[in-house]
Parts: sequence; C-alpha cells; structure tokens
Amino acid sequence: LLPQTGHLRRTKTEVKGMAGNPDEIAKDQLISIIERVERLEEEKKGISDDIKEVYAEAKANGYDTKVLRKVVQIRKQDAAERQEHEAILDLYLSAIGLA
Amino acid sequence: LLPQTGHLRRTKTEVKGMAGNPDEIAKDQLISIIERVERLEEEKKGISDDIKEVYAEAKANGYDTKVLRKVVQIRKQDAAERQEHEAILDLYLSAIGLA
Amino acid sequence: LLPQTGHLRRTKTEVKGMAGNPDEIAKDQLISIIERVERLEEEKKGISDDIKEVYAEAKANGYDTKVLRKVVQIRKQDAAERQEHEAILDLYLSAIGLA
Amino acid sequence: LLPQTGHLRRTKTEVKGMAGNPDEIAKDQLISIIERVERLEEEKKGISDDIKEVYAEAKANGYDTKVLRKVVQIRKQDAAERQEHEAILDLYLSAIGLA
DNA sequence: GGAACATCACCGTGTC
DNA sequence: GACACGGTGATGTTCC
Repeated sequence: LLPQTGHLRRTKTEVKGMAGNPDEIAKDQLISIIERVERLEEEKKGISDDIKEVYAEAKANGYDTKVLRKVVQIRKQDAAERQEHEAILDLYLSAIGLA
Repeated sequence: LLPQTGHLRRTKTEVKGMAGNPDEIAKDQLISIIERVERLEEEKKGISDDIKEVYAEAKANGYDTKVLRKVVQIRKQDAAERQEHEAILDLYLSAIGLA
Repeated sequence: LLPQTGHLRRTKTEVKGMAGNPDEIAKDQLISIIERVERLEEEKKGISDDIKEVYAEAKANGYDTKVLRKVVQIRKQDAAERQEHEAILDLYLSAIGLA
Repeated sequence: LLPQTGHLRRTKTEVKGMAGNPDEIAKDQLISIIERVERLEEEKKGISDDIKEVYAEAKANGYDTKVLRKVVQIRKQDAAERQEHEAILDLYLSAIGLA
C-alpha cells in the first residue's frame, strides 16, 4: 500500500522515532489521498443527483425525459464535432504554413 | 419535444402574440432545462478530472493507483454493506411480523 | 457490415462465380452469427421466464418474494466476496513485492 | 422468511414432532425455491457467456460487434412491431365482427 | 480487459 | 384491476 520506493520497507515495529518519521508522513499522505478522492466522489454524486432532479422536475412539467437526454447527448456530440473540425482546420492551416 | 398538455399544440406560426405566450414560455423552459443539465454535466466532468489528478499525483509519489482505487472501492462497499445489513434486518423483521 | 479485410470489397454484381465465393461465404457467416445470437437470446429469455415462474409459485405458496430475492442476492454477493477477498490479497501481496 | 400464514409461527424449539412436520416441509420448500432460482440464474449466466463468445468470435473474424449488436437489436424491434401490428389488426377485425 | 457510467427493463406500489 | 410511477437491478457502452 505504501509508495514503492524500490525496496521492502521496514516494518512499523522497527521504527522507534518520533512523529514526523517517514512512515508517519507516508501514512498521512495515504490517508490524505484516500480522503480527497472520497470527498470528490461525494461531490460528484451530489451533481449526479442534481441532474436527476432536473430531469424529474422536467418530467413533472410534462417533458419526455428520454427525448431530453437525447437532445443533451446530441448537443454534446455536436460540440465535440465542432472542436474536431477546428482542430482539423488548424492542422490544414499549419500544413500550408498559416498556423 | 414540448411538454404534453393533452391536446395538439398550435404551430408556431399561428402565434402572433407578444413574449409571454405559452409557446415562448415552453421554449424558455426547455432551454432552461437543457442548459441546467449541461452546466451540471460540466461540473461533474470537472470533478472527474480532479479525481484523476489526485491519482496522477499519487502515482507520481510512488503509489500504486490500482491498489488505491481498490482501497477506495472497498471502503465504499463496506459503507454500503453496513446500510444494506440494516435494510435486510428490517426486511426480515417485517417478514416475521415484527416490523 | 461485412468483415473488414483491408480493401474495398467487390460489389455483389461483379461476382459471377458459383456458390462458395467469398461474398457468399461472408454472407452465410454473417447470417450464422446473427441467428446464433438470436437463438441464445431466446433461450435466455426462456430462463428468465422460468425464474419469474418460480417466484410466482413461491408467492402463491405464501412466500414474500421480496425477501426471497434478497436472500438470493445476498448469497450471490457472499460468493462474489470470497472471490474478491482473494483478489485483494493477491493485489496487496503484489504491492509489497511478494507476488 | 417462512410463508406467511397469517399468524406468528411457532418457534422451532416448540416442535417435538418427527420429520415431515410442517416446519420441515416449509424449510425444504424454501431451500428448493432458492436452489431452483440459483440453478436457473447459473444457466442464464452460461447463456450470456455464450453470447459473448459468439461476438468475440465474430470480432476475431473481422466483424464490428457494435454494428452486429445493432442489427440484432433492430431485428428484435421489427419482430416486436410485426407482432404489435398483428395485434392491432386482430383488434380491428374483432371490432367489425370478424374475429 | 476491466472498471465507471448511462441506459434500459423489471418489479412492486399507488392511483383511478 | 389496469395503468403510471418510482426505485432497483441488469445490460450495454465508454474510458482507461
């Protein structure tokens, strides 16, 4: 679990030092990583729930959520395509020395 | 696409009125729904990127991201399981008439 | 739809040969694939219906199908978990260089 | 877990009878239900795996599995529609007394 | 190839 | 008692 430093780590019981020793630091770092990820995933779940709410509200107003989802999807694709087209254009411009 | 109001809707060209007519309202509402969803999905993507960053940073510090992801997953499962066990208990109690 | 062989395929009308030409073979192969999948999906649906029947019969005998489904689910999870635990152990052992 | 007979069941320790008493029967019945479901779900999983295999084999032969899946889906929809159409036709025929 | 995500179908429930 | 709804579990797709 600990970062791989290229050698087998000393076991915890070998460590007699004060707080601040490498193992402690690594442990804190590990906990920090885990908790940051967990915090972000909670936020992400919150957003997902918000999206569901929007669709639920739309449905309550008589919209067909399946169609709505399709619309959002298509617009996303279009946006991606536009970006793609610009990238190609840039490529062409570069190719003829007009970057 | 428009909310189903139970009758055939007037076509747009029949409408001569000022802003504020039902079609306009419906259109605005539709746009509002789409944009709210799109905004939220952007936020969601941002969070996903943040999570990737955390893992990337961890990897740079020598951690095995595969293991890290596993740890996060296990902790999530454990939390879910605790909840699940309570739900099962309730279910069983109900089943034997001790709700 | 046809398998990509890396070159543009001859159109059907160009082919004058007897049965056994590549296009025929490809066509037969395609039909075979589709029909095998369809046959299997029918079987699968049959099994799903059988499962529904078992639950329906159980319900008729006074069992709470919700609880029954839960029991089946739990047993499946338990089996999966046992497998999972071994996988985690392997992963951890690898992580500390004891693969 | 046991079938609901409308009253709280005697606890097991109250039962002094020989094999063949109602509790034993209920228990056997319960086990039978669970095992039949589990057996069927295994079969179902087997079929699913078979389907995956067919697609894998098709892929190995150069087919685009995404397209293949689409084809299967469309054919299924068509079949369902045909059935639907027949049902509507029957309905109309009944309506005019030509059932 | 496996995990995360979105979609889809089913089941149980409330309503008329 | 059928139909619509929400929640839940399975399936298919995408990303890594």
